[in-house]
Amino acid sequence: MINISKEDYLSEIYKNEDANGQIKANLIAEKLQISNAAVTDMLKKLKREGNIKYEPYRGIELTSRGREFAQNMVRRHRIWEVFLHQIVGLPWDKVHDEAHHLEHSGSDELINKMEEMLNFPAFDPHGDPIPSKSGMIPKQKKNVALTVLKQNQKGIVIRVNDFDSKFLSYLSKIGVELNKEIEVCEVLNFDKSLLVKINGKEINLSQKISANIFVEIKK
Amino acid sequence: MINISKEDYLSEIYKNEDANGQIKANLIAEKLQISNAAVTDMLKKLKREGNIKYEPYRGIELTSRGREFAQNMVRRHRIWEVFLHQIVGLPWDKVHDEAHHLEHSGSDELINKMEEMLNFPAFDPHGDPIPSKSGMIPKQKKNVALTVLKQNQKGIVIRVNDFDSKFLSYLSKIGVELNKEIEVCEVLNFDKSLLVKINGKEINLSQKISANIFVEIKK
DNA sequence: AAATAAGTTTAAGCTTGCTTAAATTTAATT
DNA sequence: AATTAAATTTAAGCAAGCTTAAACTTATTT
Repeated sequence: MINISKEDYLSEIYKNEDANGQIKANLIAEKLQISNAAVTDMLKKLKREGNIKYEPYRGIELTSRGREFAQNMVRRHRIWEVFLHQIVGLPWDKVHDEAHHLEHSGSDELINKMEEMLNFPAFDPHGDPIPSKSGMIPKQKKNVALTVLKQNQKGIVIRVNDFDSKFLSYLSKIGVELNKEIEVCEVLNFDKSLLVKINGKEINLSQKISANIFVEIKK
Repeated sequence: MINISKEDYLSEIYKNEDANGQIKANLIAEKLQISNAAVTDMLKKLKREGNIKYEPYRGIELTSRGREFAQNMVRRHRIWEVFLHQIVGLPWDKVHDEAHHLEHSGSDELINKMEEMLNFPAFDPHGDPIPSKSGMIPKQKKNVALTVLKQNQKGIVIRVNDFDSKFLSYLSKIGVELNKEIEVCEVLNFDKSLLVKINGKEINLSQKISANIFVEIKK
């Protein structure tokens, strides 16, 4: 019934739905790197099976059944991430890709056992919340992209986007990690890049980099 | 090129080849629970890709390339088993099924890291040898099926077959585990069952059970 | 050696998940 | 409101991995 492919569709919908819980077919296609036509095909199947609400040319949204399923996939992914990071000792920038494969294998019982072993972590190594077995989602601290900060403001890293391992390994290299303090020394209007201080060292971050780092603004 | 399906075919061939390194197509079909016709199809592909030697109606055998690949799959499976058992604390009878799914995910680097963490185990929780990264296979102690023992002989459990989780959980329940001593008290000719002593307790084992337990005969 | 049985392959067809190209619908712009 | 652009769907087709049924080879038995 549900297979790897559908698991990917459903979690991608879940992760990319907008504020109203809606998502465009195009976006799914882009995220999954497949054609729009393939997405249309699959949407019909997902609808038929009661996982999404969907009318041709109209918006797409998860049913409660689909949401529950997708959320469990995200949960599985993130528990694998924490496990690989903390228990196996895999570096920050490697866990996402490994977890992306592992999330489709291993029973829910295994996931629960790992979660218990990890003492029920609330966030994964990139700061994303881990839904509980019962479907509760830990509340994150209020945070904004680093680009939002003005000169001389300081922030604590709450979350980073995890879709590119090169990006993550670069962050590791320059010392960015969760809960680390970053101070914005200067905003360069020329290219919107930032001169920031991390671990006492000044570094220039491109706009693209800083847009993917989320911090709690320090008063 | 290689996918889950082919991974299953190759490791099944590897695990079931006979003394001459040959295997029958029928046996593959039976082990994978698919039709003979499907096997023929796949054999052609595996041949085309240089993983097996195969001529229609003739025997099937792994090429060195196919063997290397298959052996690595077995390695992956068994390292997952040890890991799940020792690190995650999964019981004996659960690790095989979980590992069967996990063996297809996770990079070789992850497997190597887990192996290192486990201090390079030589055998999996059922006593099967774990091929090393370089392809060496640990030598097992000489062993025979429990059915081979005569009255009053004792054996040390070296290996058990792992294809049925019910069988394994039954073994756990009656106290059979690796390195455990089993004494044959009586051989019942009526049904070839054995009356054995484990942990000081006498238990009757059917022929089918004892044929799947392998022991080193104690002098 | 012929007949039978066992094992294997071929043939035809199905489903899944994808593709490209064309058609259609909806949204945005003038 | 008509036109254009963007998004989506339909249509036709492909590869993979399976199915059943029929045909064929090889091995075994008489």
